[in-house]
Amino acid sequence: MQKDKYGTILVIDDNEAILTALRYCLSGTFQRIITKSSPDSVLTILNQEVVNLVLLDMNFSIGVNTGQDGLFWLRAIRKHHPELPVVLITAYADVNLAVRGLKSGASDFITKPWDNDELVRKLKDVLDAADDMATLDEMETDHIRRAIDRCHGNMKLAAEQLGITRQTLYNKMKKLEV
Amino acid sequence: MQKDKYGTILVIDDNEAILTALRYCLSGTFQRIITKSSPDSVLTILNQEVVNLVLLDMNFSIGVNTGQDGLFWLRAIRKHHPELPVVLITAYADVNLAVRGLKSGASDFITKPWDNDELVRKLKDVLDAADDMATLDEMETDHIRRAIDRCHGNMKLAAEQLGITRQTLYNKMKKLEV
DNA sequence: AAAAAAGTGTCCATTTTTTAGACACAATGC
DNA sequence: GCATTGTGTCTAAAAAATGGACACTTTTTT
Repeated sequence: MQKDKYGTILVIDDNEAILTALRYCLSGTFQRIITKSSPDSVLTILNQEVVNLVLLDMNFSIGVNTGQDGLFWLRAIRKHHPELPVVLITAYADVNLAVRGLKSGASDFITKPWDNDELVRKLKDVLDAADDMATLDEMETDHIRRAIDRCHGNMKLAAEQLGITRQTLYNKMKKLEV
Repeated sequence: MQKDKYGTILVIDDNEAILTALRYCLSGTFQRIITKSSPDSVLTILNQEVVNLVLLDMNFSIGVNTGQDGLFWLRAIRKHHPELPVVLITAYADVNLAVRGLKSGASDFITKPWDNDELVRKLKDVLDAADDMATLDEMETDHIRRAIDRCHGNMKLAAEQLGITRQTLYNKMKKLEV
């Protein structure tokens, strides 16, 4: 199911022209667009405003384009708001950087120049995915299944690693039909 | 803490020379190395053997290098063994492909030609990370925190989405010190 | 600004789940 | 072949979850 409007997006890029272009490109999709040319105040903003998605450029130090800045701020954001999706965007496309970004918790990785339609589609996908909030039981089932798999069927070990008794593990497996 | 030996690795690549090179490169790190030149039988193998890590090439159709084959098999493996780490490796480095691979559940994305030391280090990292099995309570705490964050503090909504009563949510928050 | 709606924090008694410990009986390892 | 480790099931006691209630506060609507 697609939504009409996708809430508030925070866009951070040190290039004003790009901020303008993004604002225009995203205006049809988001109810509210906050743009920032520096990531310094991002944590303050996130504590003051209700933001649903962050679109974060990766390079803010002139002449440096390793993406370290972006990774730093990505991690800072995700540390304080683990559920807030962050999409990275950079002109210096690099497989290694993309891998590190995603492993650090980014929801997607966009390269400049971007295609407007594709960008909007990706952002929508991210927000649609973020909406699926699994129930505690579903989460539990999943985790239990993984634990048993990881222990190659050794129930005692699995229960130990899960921090519950073996009997409780049997109970849950019956109840959750694992 | 580092382990001495890292169990069994399954390596899948259609180039025999690469398999030989990888076998040599990984022999010091893994107790057992299974090599396959085709991914067709991978699910059968995984049901028969205890495998701790899969290193999967992304292109198996001659002349086609979109990585679709790799993504297909990655998804097949992860569908049946969600806890088994899969590392992708490809000669056709492409940011988009890396993103899709990681979003499909790959643990890392290596480009050919690879650096032996770096490859071994990355594979070790993946296995060390896979070893951290969170306890059920830790998992729960995490999920609860996220739910509350996502509901911007609305406890009733958070409890609903978690599939528990509001009182139980309060209980858990007290017990888990959320 | 008043009324309606939604959310909060805390209580209760009842039902359900988890726990530690025990048991006889497979597997597995050396 | 014996020792260790794991399995599945059973208790009784402790702990947690449930639906429902309550007076109160905040938010939304009109």
